[in-house]
Amino acid sequence: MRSKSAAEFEHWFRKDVGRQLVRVEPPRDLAAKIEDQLEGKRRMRFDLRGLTPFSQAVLSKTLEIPRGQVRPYGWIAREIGHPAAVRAVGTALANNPIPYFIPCHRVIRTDGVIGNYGGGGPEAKAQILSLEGVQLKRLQTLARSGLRYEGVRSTKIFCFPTCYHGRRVREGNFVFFHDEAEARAAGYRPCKDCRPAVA
DNA sequence: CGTCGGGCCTCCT
DNA sequence: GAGGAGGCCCGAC
Repeated sequence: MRSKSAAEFEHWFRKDVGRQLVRVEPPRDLAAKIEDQLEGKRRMRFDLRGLTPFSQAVLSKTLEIPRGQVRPYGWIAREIGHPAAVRAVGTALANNPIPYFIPCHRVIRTDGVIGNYGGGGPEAKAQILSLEGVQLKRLQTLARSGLRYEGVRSTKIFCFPTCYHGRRVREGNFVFFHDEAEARAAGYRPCKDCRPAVA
């Protein structure tokens, strides 16, 4: 079930876009497009040139996070070449001109906490992630134990817990790690898709 | 657990 | 312009 109707999203979307330096195209059939976007069938195109290069990089990178998955703020920072600018990433996402469409809700804290969210608070963020299929319970359980990565015994590859490579793995075939060093020490290498660490 | 300071990009004096 | 405050954070105590 869905927390908001497409009509509600459309209203919010128009309001939000209206005060930002961002163009979205095309504006026609917006309700249908929002519907598709929510279903994961479509990826709209955005013109983000009104934003700073840093913000553009953050938002573009955020677009790469697949539906049903999450990444930490620090991952964005590292991926765009500003590994120390973690907090600035949060600032850039807080100013995300197109929430939902640029899925800043898929960026959560390294320690597993859901993190803050402008469009309705952490509760809304959690709700959206659930709709997208993220196993929040499992994520939080791991996080509470300080386990950030999951490795697959057969492949000796470690991933972020929501990486799709683990989608068919039986829970018993996972091995969990606190950090990169621990994973490597166990003979695991980082996944090339979710990139939990630099190869 | 909590708190602290580092770090860094933006925006606003 | 320079300077400071603050923000969807992070790691270490």
